[in-house]
Amino acid sequence: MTLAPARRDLQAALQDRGYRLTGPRKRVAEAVGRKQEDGFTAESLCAEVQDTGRATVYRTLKLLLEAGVVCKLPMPDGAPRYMLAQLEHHHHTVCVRCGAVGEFRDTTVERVVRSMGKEITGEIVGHRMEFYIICTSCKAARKA
Amino acid sequence: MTLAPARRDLQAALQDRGYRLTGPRKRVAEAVGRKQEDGFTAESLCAEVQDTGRATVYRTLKLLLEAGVVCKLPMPDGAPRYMLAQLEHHHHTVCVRCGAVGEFRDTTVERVVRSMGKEITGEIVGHRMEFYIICTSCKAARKA
DNA sequence: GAAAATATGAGACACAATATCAGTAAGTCC
DNA sequence: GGACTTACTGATATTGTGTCTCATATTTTC
Ligand SMILES: [Zn+2]
Ligand SMILES: [Zn+2]
Ligand SMILES: [Zn+2]
Ligand SMILES: [Zn+2]
Repeated sequence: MTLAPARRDLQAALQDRGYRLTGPRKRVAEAVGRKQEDGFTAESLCAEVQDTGRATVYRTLKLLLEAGVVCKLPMPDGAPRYMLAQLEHHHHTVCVRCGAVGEFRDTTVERVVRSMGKEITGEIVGHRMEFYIICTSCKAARKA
Repeated sequence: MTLAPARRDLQAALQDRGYRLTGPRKRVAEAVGRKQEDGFTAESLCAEVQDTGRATVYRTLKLLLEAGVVCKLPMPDGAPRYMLAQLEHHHHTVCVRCGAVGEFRDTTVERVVRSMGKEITGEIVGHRMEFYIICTSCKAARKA
């Protein structure tokens, strides 16, 4: 196993859930695996993966999302960005200019979640927290 | 001023920002004001406000959003929900079944934001935190 | 009231994403 | 391998949310 633990085998993730490991799915998974650092949009993925229908790309992306190996970030404006998940449970920073995505874990956030659980009427089934930022390279580019 | 402090005058909010207070905008603002408790979708608002074009409803909604008197919540699946803002700065709970929206304030969340500001490279321009819940009425309905 | 600025709305458009469904490819059992 | 069952694929149509256009209408200012 030469792969870093954070970069799980996307293909295996599909197989483990009882999905067939087909050619198109392999191609999508490979393309996602290549985008390790940056986030990407579903459409950019469609453009990148050759010989594969748009519907299949979207469907595979959804499977990977369910399997927890990619994350989906709603953007305040425009298409959501996807990203290969690196950490088990985490939250995100997104640059509102270039879409670069970062992950972080913060125990304080999870503490908030637990304490809110007592105050909120109803059952908490999920939570999300995002920081919208202007990343350093975008900031530098803006000055020029 | 018989209005509750949390329920700001939507019309005044538009006027304060230098926008003309026109008939269509009044109608949209009124309709939004009526939806105090629940969230709503942009399309449902279009259907509700008579004698007003869809484009104008969307435009007015955007103005109210900029003015900070309504909030927009991306849903994990489907159309974003809008809601009349009650608190100055706040976060949301959303029922994933019926879409009911609640607001809450938590100083801990804001403390997280400040502490993350030091750790994150780049300028934080916004943040969001949401709890996805199954509300008590949906839970009760499910048992039946 | 005339002129300038702004707002409106019908309809076209853009875009993301899903639904349809005939055709194809995997897995299964013999 | 061959017959069968089940799952997957992808071209296309459709939906849904939101924006753009631009001719017309309304406000505001003078
Ligand atoms: Zn992530
Ligand atoms: Zn968390
Ligand atoms: Zn709100
Ligand atoms: Zn509910």
